[in-house]
Amino acid sequence: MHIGTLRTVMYDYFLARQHGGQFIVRIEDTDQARLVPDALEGLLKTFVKLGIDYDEGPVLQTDGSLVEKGAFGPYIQSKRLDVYRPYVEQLLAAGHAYVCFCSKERLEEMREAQTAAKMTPKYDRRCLGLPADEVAKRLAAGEAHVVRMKIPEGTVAFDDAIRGRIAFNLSDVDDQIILKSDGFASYHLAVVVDDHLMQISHVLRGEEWISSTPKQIVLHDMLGWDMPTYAHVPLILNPDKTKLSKRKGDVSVDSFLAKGYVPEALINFISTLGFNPKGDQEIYTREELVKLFDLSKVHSSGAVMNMEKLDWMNAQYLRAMDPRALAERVRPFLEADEVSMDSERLIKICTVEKERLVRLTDIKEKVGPYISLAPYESSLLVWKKSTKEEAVSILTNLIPVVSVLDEATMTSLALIEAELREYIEQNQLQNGPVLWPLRVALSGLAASPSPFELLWVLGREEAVRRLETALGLLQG
RNA sequence: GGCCCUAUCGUCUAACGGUUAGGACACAAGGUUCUCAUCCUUGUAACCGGGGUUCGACUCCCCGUGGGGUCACCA
Repeated sequence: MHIGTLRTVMYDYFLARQHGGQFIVRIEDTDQARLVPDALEGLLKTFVKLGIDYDEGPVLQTDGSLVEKGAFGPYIQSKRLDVYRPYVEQLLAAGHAYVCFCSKERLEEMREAQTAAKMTPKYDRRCLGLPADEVAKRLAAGEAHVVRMKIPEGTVAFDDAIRGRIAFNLSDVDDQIILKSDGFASYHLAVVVDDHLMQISHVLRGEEWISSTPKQIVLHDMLGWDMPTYAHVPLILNPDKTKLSKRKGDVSVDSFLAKGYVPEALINFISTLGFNPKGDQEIYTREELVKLFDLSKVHSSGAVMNMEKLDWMNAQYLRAMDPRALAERVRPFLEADEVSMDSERLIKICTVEKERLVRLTDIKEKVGPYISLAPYESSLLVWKKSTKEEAVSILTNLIPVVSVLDEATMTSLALIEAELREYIEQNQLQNGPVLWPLRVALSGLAASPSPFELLWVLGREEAVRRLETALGLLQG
């Protein structure tokens, strides 16, 4: 699923949930040449990963099989060929469509000539005037053909729920193919038929579809059907303002999830790109968005994806998360790196490190120092305003203090901190000269959580070991 | 090129005729602090141009200009 598709999906979802309507997943796979193996499964899995439920459409079972729910199926267009055929016949019989035998080569040449002549490429209707008996004969002979809709003269217009009225002159519209030579309906016919049959009230889609809307309006007219409400959402842009594309970075929802963005943040971020419910609020729950969503407030101009802001938002969500829940989210990323860790310890690490995480994947580098102490320079142990001698003396005195911290104290971050601060006070010491070497001894790092937190996570025995290591290093 | 969409800080946005043009990200400077992160304070930074309409335009209209989309037996 493309990140832009996710936004459209969320808007569909918000709208449907807000109005008590049905949110439908329909698979538009009428191009056999572009079928990607397992694409459908991947798409449906993404819905599951994001926790987006829909009311009708194909559902992936845990055993990998596909089941459809809803009364208007099948919801996969490649399974609906028989549904479309009668409408093609109807359009043909009414003179709203015609059979075309032109080869792809001829069409290609025609287009090149038109382009060279600075004309807008458009089918020249060579097959429109073909006598009925000739058409019948060639059809009977099994000649390859397509069916085109005969675009009438005049103008059409529709009221876009986001942009207002948009009008087109039909002289600019091509005689669109509605039935391809392989017998599959084209997208244009399929959506019009399906939207009608499936009783679709609202169609939200990307802005790039605006220019194909007149074809669908004409089709609705020809079939005598009412149009659904169309809303064309703005494009999501690359930093250079062009349509967000795969070529300029990975844009699939799955890749964002794999990078450690959580669904809540991704949805919050993408939903408020081109849509702003309140103006000054940044973080919205899904429930809030369902309540506040308003199609008329969706922007009509494209928006660049601000990745720094996504990072910030993701960090906000991670920070707000319960450490226990965070630990569960983070675990798969550790397991992918074959790092195993007991739950209790991981929860503690999440507690002390979560404000340093931007993405879930950041846990990988955070966990290391707790598992094993990396080598470090002894000079690191000396606080900037202190001396090596003082560090030695502080650590020497600290070891027995840490060694006798009792079990009850060790279970509580607050108690550990209170105990150590009391020690500093009673011995009339300063924070810096004590806490710095303690912290470096425990982490081996110039930057890390506080010594109290490290102590809490590491436990007394490991802490004492590391203090002794530090002392050994200094006395080296 | 034709057609269509579009235009507020670098980016995402608020404003729906009257504001010192607000917020967020990013950036910068302080503060808190044993370090980092968090957190707090402050700062730099925008109405594309020109005409109208109006007592008054970021807001409405028109024309430019810029940007984008689309012109397939792809969706």
